[in-house]
Amino acid sequence: MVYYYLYTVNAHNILKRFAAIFQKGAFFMCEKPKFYITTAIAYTSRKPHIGNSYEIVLTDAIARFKRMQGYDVFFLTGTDEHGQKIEEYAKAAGVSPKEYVDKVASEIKGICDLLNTTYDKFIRTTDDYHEKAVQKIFKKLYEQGDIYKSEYEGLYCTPCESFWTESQLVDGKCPDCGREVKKAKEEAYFLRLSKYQKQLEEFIESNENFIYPEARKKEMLNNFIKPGLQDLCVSRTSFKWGIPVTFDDNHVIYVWIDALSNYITALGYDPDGSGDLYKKYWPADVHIIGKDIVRFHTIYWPIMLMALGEPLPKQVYGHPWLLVGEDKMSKSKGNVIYADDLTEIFGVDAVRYYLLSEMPHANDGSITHESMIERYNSDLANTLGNLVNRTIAMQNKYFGGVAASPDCPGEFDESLKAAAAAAADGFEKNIAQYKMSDAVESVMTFARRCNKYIDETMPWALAKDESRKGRLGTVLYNLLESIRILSVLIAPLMPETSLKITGFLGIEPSGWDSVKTFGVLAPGTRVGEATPLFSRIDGEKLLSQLHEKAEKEKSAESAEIEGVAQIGIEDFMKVELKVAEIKDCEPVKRANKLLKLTLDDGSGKDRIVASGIAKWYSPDDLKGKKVIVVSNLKPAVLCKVESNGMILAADVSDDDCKVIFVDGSIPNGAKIR
RNA sequence: CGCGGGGUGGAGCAGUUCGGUAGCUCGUCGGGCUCAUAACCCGAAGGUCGUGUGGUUCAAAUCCCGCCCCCGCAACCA
Repeated sequence: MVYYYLYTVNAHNILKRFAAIFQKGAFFMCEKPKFYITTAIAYTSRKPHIGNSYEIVLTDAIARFKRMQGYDVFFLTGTDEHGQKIEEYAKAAGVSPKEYVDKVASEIKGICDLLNTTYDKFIRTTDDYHEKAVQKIFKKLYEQGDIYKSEYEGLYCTPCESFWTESQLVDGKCPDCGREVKKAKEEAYFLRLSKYQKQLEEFIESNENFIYPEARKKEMLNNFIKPGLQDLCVSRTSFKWGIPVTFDDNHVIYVWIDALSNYITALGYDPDGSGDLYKKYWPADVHIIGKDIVRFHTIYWPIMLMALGEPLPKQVYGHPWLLVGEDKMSKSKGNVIYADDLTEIFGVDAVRYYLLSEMPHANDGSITHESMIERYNSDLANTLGNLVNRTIAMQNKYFGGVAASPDCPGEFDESLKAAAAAAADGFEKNIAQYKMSDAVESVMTFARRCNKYIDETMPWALAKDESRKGRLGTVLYNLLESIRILSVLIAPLMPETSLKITGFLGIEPSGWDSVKTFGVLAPGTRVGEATPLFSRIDGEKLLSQLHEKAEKEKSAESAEIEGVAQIGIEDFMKVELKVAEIKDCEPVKRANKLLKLTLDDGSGKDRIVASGIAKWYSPDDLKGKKVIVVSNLKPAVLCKVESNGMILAADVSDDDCKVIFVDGSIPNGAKIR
């Protein structure tokens, strides 16, 4: 648009068009389009690692970008603080659940702030207004019949006061305490998903981009929706740390209705009349969430909203995970990386940059100190930082810091300008599809083009010839302008660095639209002194330091690892172990981990055992071998095979397992103790 | 026969919609330059694009078919 006006020569037309712009602009000023974006709320069980922090940085970059584009953005994040697990963690820590979540929530908030994220609101599910609104939502759904009271039939462990499903049982017993469970009924409240199934399916089918990326949509439709939705249990009586059901003292509201509602309660949603924020911002333009909770956000949440008669969010983006090397982060592997440790070494912007550039948009990404150092040095220190530094230095050296007027165009200029336009365009297009690493790459491509421009035009050579001063001024102007454009492009990614650059240039930060015109920087602008934006890091030195530190922590930790609780001989004697021969072995249909073993345990009757070792053993490896079987284990059904016992195997590593074979001379059925 | 995604130089990825000289970043090697943070720029080596020397076509990384392998979701690690 802007170009168009510039090229319109007819004065009358110009006036007319300016009038039109003015009106439009005025309209724009008071009715900026809104954009409501959210992250998932983080569970307050423990301090989040860098993989958990990816989401908020991604969301922040999008939010910042949208603001620059002129949207009226509302960016929500927060914490999910209820549930049995937290009740347990608190108990173990010897504090009240509230004290526990207060501590973790403030840690989480601290990390969001550390990473310089610009959320507009941080909701906690223990916030008073949230609890009240959730209670009202629950009541409303109950009163209109979408939530109904029924009986939850299941297996109950009395000491633990917990219900378990068949598949949750461990050895047919309570997975928590290992004691017997019995069939029992408990009353519970259910949300009628079935009633809205058809409506949901139609919504998903007709809203192309609702579930994004595409692969997630297919997973949801094929795995859950099309086979048929079962009504969802939405209350619990087995723990207390939750929002109470107002009209039934025994029940607390289970996670779904509590946590998902945060997206509307944060805006002041109230079934009896919502506040202005809600009216303004709902429905959400996008929920940014991890791929593990796509199901809750694309099935349960839309159905809740349908039942409430509220509009559905426009889009749910399930982002992939960030892994450490090949592995998931875990404390026992000693490979947990925290945001605060990284920012201490690299700085906040570099960490943001790394997260955003390294994460692919559909597959899991991988984070390592090596790749972090590599990207830091290559992209930030060498390409971007050095470009800014050398440009400002030359401007000071040749022109006392004052930008010349670009009135001496030459070769390479057009190519540079085209690259600037391409960068802005690429950035915008990629970010619209949440292809953040591609968006980042289009910026770096431009920075590289700028470095090349310096070599092409050779300012130091121009400086030696007084007659070419005009050309030198233009070349440097073009570079300063390019850097200005870069400062705008990186603003959503690296806000502090962006400000540093505009500071060097001695200008105010420019808006997004300014990247679309080359030549916004005013000639005569006086640049300041530049200091390196990112100092190069000695990779080897840093890695060896980190390695040393990790080793220390690991040994400190392993010293603390508690041993398994001691048991008396009587406990051990409860377990009956026998030698058995594998007579036959075959894979289990529709299960990729299970093998069905037919054992001769000396009893004269075949014993069928299902074992999750298909990954490491084929049937032929096992036939005829003798193993140790736990023979008094309660039967359990796995993938339609009734398993009577388990065979012993050793965990060799995280991803390997060896069955304990015994000497063939030991008779079948021999007891082991 | 559960559903879906993918296999492209040493690493990470683009290209596949709508067939037409295989591209980018990092790494390696060689050269250039000296404004700059031992940085920057140029060049080179390295890929029969998983496989069947399968089908269609003047032409296949791209379309069709078979097979192998990896990943995600689902169901299972007794």
